[in-house]
Amino acid sequence: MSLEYAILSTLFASPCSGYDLAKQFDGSLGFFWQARHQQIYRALNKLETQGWLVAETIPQQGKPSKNIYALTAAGRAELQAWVQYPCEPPMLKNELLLKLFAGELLSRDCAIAALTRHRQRHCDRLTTYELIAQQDYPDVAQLSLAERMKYLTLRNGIRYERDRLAWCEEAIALLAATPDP
Amino acid sequence: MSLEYAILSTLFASPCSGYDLAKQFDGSLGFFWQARHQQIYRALNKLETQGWLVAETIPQQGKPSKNIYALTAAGRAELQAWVQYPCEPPMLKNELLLKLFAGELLSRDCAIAALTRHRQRHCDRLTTYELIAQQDYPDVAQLSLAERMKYLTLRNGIRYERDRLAWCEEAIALLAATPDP
DNA sequence: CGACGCTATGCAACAAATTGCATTTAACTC
DNA sequence: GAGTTAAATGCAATTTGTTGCATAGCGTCG
Repeated sequence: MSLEYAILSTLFASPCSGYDLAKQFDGSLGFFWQARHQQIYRALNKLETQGWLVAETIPQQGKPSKNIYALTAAGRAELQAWVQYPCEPPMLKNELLLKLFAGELLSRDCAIAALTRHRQRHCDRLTTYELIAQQDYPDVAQLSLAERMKYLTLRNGIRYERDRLAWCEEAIALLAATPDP
Repeated sequence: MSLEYAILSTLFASPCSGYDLAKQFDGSLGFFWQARHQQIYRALNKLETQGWLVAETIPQQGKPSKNIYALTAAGRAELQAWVQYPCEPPMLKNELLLKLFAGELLSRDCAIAALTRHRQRHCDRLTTYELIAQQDYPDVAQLSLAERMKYLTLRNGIRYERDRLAWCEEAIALLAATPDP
């Protein structure tokens, strides 16, 4: 369900094509919701059939013509209802934890190598997020309510990556400090 | 794919039935990988066809007979290869963040109510995890390597929930402190 | 006694997501 | 001149996950 609403909410901000949407999902939207273009085009068709958005076909020279989608009143109402509807925090699915849980089959070196890789990924993501925070939100006190909400999604990412980073380091230290049996 | 390996790894620890596996997924395994019984039985059939595990049917009086599954040598080898194979940290999918990102459509009260709910959920989970830590891992220094790896999955959960909790509180505070426009 | 929960399995339908492939034309690079 | 990237769309097949249902006997609680 959420994919549909992610699309509606992006189109609410400004009407655009499936291709543009895909780029949004590659960018900041993708930090907390991912989708590839195949999924997006399929969802757009469904949403159009439901009457929550309308398409306007714009012919272009050279390139294939594009469909610009915009919310209808019904779509807007639907989105409005959805944002207010209570939701639950998601459950995690984490492959690395699954591997650590297997325990007996994993060597110390192998585990530390995997943790180091993860550490690096989180570090990279954190750098990205912090750069965005610096550029887009230099002064939090000046932000409007809606802007603060958007800022909080970024804060979420920053906290999350920092915490993952710290866990990786804690984990590496704990495994490294294990006395040889 | 990971579901299959989660099953293999549980069966590696000790052979059991589909029903028992489902209970594992309801318990601590479920903290980082979820599956319901329908999915588990489907996967078990697939894994048996692939020759990674064998079933032994045990008739029981009163209850339906159960199939006890155990790893084959091939299954064990497969699992061993998998734990060593590098993996990436998962991407988040978070509905609440999607709603905050919609921003303009969400009222302050509504956002704070949602955040408060989330705060409560994370608080509950944290309590559960900390209880398990206390009971099952009273003395970390005494743990073997494999035990430490399992312990780290719990530490991951504890850190995670604490951090989510802190974010919720930070978010509530930031929204509450927004001056009326 | 009847309702419910537990043990134990599984099918069928559906929804969500991934993977692979395919088209068209311009612009750029090697 | 050949190959790649980018814009722009989409189908088909498969995998993964959810929802709903069905069976069947035993124990327990009110």
